[in-house]
Amino acid sequence: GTGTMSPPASRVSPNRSSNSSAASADLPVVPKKKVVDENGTNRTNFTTHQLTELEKEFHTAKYVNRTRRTEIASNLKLQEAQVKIWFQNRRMKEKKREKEKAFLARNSWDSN
Amino acid sequence: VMILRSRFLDARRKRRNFSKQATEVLNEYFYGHLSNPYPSEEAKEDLARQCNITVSQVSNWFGNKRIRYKKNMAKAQEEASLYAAKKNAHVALGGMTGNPYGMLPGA
DNA sequence: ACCGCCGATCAATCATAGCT
DNA sequence: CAGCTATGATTGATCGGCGG
Repeated sequence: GTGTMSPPASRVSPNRSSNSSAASADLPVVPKKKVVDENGTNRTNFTTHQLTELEKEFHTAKYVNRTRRTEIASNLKLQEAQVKIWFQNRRMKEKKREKEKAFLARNSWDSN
Repeated sequence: VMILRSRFLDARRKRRNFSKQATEVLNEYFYGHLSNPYPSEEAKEDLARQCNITVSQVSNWFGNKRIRYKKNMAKAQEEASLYAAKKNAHVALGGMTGNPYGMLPGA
């Protein structure tokens, strides 16, 4: 058999099937994330400076206007899209931590 | 280079492998839902409780597992069979085996 | 029709844990 | 102890859906 692992149910379509049987071969591989081209290296490595500045901005404001975004991108020599994505990921990161704390707290209740 | 890196590296430094039992629970879920190894938020919370780890850790585990499963499908498939068989035996016998499968024989 | 955001995930990588 | 592999965590970027 070959791998299966269809994409997340939430991403493929409202179609959810409780397939619990073990390895059953099917699904001809989905287009998944594209690795762009060339060497397959599309992940930018931000410099320490860029990250420092970005975080500084984040502390000032969790959200950036299109104008501010343009400025930041220009100053840090990044694409506006990258700045946009960075802020998005940053917000998610923060939210994730809060959620985790809440869950841990809730877990404590059960124990006590 | 190393010096520059150490400044923004955090939790990644001290990491502890999950207990065998936790890994067992996660693997059972993964291979038990191989066709769609994407636990819902609720399932993740449940798994997290059972494994005594955080929801994020459950997400990390599944993310890593999915990717690595695909990268080594040949090998991972053995695991799939292993767990599939285990599951069947489990259901058939209706009892725990307490089998100490540690890491795969790699064979 | 377009854009930004959210939530989840991917994919590559880092750094360490743990076995050989 | 050194070397190598297994594994948990991080993160820039993508996908699909939603709302303005």
